[in-house]
Amino acid sequence: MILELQWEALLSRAGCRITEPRRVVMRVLEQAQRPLTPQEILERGKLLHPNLGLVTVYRTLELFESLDLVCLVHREGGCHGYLLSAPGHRHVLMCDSCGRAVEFPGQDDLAQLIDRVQQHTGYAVGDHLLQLFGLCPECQEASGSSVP
Amino acid sequence: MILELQWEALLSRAGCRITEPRRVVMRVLEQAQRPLTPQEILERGKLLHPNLGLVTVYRTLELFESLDLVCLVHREGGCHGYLLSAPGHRHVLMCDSCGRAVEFPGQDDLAQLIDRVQQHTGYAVGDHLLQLFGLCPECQEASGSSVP
DNA sequence: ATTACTGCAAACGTTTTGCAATTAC
DNA sequence: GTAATTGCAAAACGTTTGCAGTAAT
Repeated sequence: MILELQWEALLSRAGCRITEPRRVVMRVLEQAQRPLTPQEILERGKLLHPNLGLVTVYRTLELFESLDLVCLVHREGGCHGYLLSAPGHRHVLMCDSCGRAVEFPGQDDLAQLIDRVQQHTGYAVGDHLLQLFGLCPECQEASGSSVP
Repeated sequence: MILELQWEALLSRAGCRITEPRRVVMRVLEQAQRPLTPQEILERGKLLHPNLGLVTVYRTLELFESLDLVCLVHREGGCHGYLLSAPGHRHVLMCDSCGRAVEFPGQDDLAQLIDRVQQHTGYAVGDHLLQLFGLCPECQEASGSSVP
């Protein structure tokens, strides 16, 4: 609820309009809780708003990303998806099995590592990209009982 | 030199042939020392081997990646490139200004962080993707003297 | 001589652009 | 009423596939 108000206020403040397609994309991302490709967002969005267009999905994601409402998740394979993101929490932990993703802070631990790397390499580290992959609690149970 | 012998031996052992296009792609990556897109590799490679084809670049990169000779570097923007990689060292530190990239190990520091995240979330973390971005020593000097 | 490899052309999927109609403000 | 936004069609882009010719072993 709080989130719903927040993003609408953010858009308004940025001089953007609250439209049905934007509401639909936001609702799809809220319900998914895992990274979705623009195609996937379109498919799910069409169920709520049948004449939603793919171009609008792309433009909405671009807008949401510029407002930090959404973040891009990378995989080794190169495929990537968009995930709803609480601002400030920039690291993603994603389940390899069901795709569910959660975010975690972890600034402090990383600061240590970054310090060490800076000393060893002479680089001045600014930004970083950290994403973890594994099994969520539900999928651990599932694989534990069905595939022992 | 040692690297040169190493990759040729690796290919032979895998039942692959040492061909001119593959030598060219390897030389281009060696000389670049920063992530290059397939297009960029083609352009530079054509200078050494004019009738090099883009398809061959893709297939060569696919092969090199499967042998861990090369790794894929992601950027927030979504663009990505291929970087020559010493096997085992899986983390990339790339200069925002000149693009030069180095690799660093950092397994221990990360293990601590991963432990903490596992306890907090209940996820069983397997793989991870960590990439740092900043300024290399040369670009720090350059920006320090020209743009104070 | 055998068979992996190359390069072209063409297919393919994803992302971007131009524009007239629509809709939020 | 005004201006941002939408959705379509089409263009642009990056990547993959099929296949006949070439080259490494």
